[in-house]
Amino acid sequence: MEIENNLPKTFDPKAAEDKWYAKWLENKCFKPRPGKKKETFTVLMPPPNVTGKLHMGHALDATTQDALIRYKRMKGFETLWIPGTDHAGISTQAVVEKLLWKQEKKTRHDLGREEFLKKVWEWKEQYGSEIVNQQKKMGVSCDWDYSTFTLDEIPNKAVKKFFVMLFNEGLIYQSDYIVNWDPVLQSAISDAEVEHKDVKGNFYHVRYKVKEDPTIELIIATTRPETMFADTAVAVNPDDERFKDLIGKTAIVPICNREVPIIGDEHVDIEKGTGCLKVTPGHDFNDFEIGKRNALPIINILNKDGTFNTNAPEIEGMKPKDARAEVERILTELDALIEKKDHIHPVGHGQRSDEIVEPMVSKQWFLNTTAMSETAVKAVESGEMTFFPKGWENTYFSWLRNPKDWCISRQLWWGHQIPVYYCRHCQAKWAAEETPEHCIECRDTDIFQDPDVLDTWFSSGLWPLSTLGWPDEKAMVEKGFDKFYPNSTLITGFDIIFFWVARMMMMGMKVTGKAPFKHTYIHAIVRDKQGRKMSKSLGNGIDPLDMVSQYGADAMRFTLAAGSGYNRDLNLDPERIEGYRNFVNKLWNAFRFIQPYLDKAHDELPVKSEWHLHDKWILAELNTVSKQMNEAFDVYRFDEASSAIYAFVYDKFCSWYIELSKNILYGNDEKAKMIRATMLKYCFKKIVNLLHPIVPFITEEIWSYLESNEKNLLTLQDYVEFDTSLENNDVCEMMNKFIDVTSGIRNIRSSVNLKPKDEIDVKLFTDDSKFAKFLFESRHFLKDLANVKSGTIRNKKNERPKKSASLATTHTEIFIPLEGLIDINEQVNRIKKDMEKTQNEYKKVESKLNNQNFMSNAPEEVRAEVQEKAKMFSDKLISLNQILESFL
RNA sequence: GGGCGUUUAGCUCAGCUGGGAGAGCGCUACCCUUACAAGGUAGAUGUCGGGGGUUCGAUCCCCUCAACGCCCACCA
Repeated sequence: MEIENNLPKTFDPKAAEDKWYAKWLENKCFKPRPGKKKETFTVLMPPPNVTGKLHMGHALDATTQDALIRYKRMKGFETLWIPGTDHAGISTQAVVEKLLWKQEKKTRHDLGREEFLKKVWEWKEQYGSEIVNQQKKMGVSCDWDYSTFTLDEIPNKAVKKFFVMLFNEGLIYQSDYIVNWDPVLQSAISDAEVEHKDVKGNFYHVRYKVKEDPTIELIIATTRPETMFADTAVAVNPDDERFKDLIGKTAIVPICNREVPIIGDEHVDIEKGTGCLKVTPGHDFNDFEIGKRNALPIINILNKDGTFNTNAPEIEGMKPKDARAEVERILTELDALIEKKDHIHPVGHGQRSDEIVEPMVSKQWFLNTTAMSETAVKAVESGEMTFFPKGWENTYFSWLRNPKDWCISRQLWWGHQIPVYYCRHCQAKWAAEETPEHCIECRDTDIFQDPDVLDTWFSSGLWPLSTLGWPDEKAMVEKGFDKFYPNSTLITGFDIIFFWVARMMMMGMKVTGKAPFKHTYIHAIVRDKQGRKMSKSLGNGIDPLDMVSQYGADAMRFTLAAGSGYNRDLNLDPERIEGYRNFVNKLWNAFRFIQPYLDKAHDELPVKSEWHLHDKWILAELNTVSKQMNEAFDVYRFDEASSAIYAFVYDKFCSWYIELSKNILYGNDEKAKMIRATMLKYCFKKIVNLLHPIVPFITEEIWSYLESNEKNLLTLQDYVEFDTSLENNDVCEMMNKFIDVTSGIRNIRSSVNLKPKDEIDVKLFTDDSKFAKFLFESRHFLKDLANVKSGTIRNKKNERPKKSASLATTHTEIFIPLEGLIDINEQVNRIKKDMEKTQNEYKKVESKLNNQNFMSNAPEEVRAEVQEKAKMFSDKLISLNQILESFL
């Protein structure tokens, strides 16, 4: 019989991707709709930078979030996945500044603030949505109507509202404080944005004279001699016997000959360096504290661009590196330099600029996070918010248990301008949500707004609130704030646990008293196959869109899901994507097989009494998979969900059930054909259903052939649930034995080089009467599976055929009479080898059974298991002996 | 310096509360068998990083050593 099939031999992802994404949007599938669960499930997408281009990290973010939200949607939750983009203050401003210089040879100062910001907005409108289109290619099912940009009206309001609130509480304050100054950005940055890197430098020992007693010299160790111009003291430990008499005297700083006090301070480590410390309160964090304790003056010797100012005349205008060389030269000339040694030490670098940051004192805005941190810690301790995997809470705690005031002002233009206003007339200073027209104190109109903008993370921290309309009451009602806040699960990478997760917790709880989400799932960081970070400089980046066009979005999604469990690295090899592309194609071809029989299939399953043993088996196995997948998704084990369905499709459904169906479908029993077609269709509906959260496109495509009503999209169906009535351990055990026997026969065939076309006669011996019956009922199938022409099934009391190719399983002996056609020695050796292996295994379990301690201590079920195993191995050994005897 | 983590087949990794070492890819042999060569069948491969301990029993728990990775702190 010739079966016609006009489906293409390989699945075409491109067509399905475009078609179904449009269909889902058209049918508003991604919008929240009440489901049978009567609960909401909300996910907030970490907003990518507007300057960004989709990379593998985004692809993983998108895959895990989309799989989760599709799963929950099918489970009957009212789901909402909120997308958005981040203005990314620093990097966006940098991109536009670069462009401006390239095109017009102008700096932002040439344009002025207003004109420059206009340019940035133009740029944002033109290129800012690139990444959104790329996300759509991956099939993300978020509600685009909720899409928010961090500089939209509502986030603006949120930022102002929060700022004013905390300003009025005194938690936001302005202060002259030592901050990390990034000379490239010419802005302060927060502690979190500083990365420490080991740098090769030098350790200088410098001679300081003591004014009161020219015979005494103090030797001071430093790595930064150029900051001597800002020294305002020399410090020793008050308990240091060597120096404590000098406290109160005066030291003379070389080069500038400044007279500075010698002070005692606990901070000085007697063991470290020379025990004498030059104190530079203007340019060192620790020295700043010493300065405060001892009321020392602060001298600033740096300009905003990191060059030295007039307070360091000998090196004015120089950059730190040149200045250091110059100071070294002068010190040598003055005979003040005693020693210079190589020294590797960590130096802070700006996360964005990668330039050495300079500690510098300047007037900045700070947020006191002490109380908010405590609340955020408690929320995790109490289980109001839980990390998956749990271990990440350590990272979270370590950050929040040592709260430091957060420097929130940045000397940039692109961002939320600080809503603080100053009066030139009476010097009043106040925060306001609305732009004021006159001074709140003296009502003079000569007022101006603070020129600085807020740290980008300030608005990101309010993201769970502002995306749902807060603080605009009308918007909150429209967007369903009360319904969707708190969110359900946040999915993100561990690199932003404190930048973002901790801040959202602090700020969300400050406003609402509730943690902004219940779970945080931390996924891995995608690396190349050797475990290296993907980076431009290494050239080892993999472009997700390339992968999508090469293998299809489904293949890439499956790969990322399969690689994503509780691990912290995901080393991605493009070959794996190819492997899963093959899986997607396998599914497609399995469908091609059943497609011609769909018109015979009914929509409802036949009554149970009409189910074939094989039907009972596949439904039981399918049921097990659904249980595994539900459980895995519920705890974010996307890897387990993926591998469960992968193994089922390959090893159960395709390899056995489809193969076992051919005999029936190619036969003449119309009723049996109808039942089998119905079963296959039913299974396939369940398979694509289970797979849909991971590979939405091919499953929706196949579903469209299985479901007559085209309005019933797969993405809106109920997810398959575990059903105890389908469990069937007996049939599964029988099938496993049947698979053992079939594989055994194939194994023998292969060992004697039988061609697939060679038909054989098989003699089976088993004492398992239940299995013998099963085997008998399935005997015709052995023709299709192993080209068995004829055979017998007997119990082991019967005599075995002589000199046959043979093999023993733990329950059945298999003989293929081929006298004269086989190499007897080879066969005997095969059996002996198997025997040796089996004997070893038997010995292992037997020694356990002979061990008094084991028998008295091991739990009952373990003993039973071992006993059963011993029986199986000994049965097999007896069988192997029988076979050997047949060769005598 | 403080903390976290990793070490299992050639590669990438899984192994949940201790009780037969697994998967994918790769590899070998044979096969274009009417769903699929992006395939099928069969097969090989591991002192579960080293050492010690607890236990009837350890890949799993404890101690210790080693290698690697990450985060935080620190420019004497």
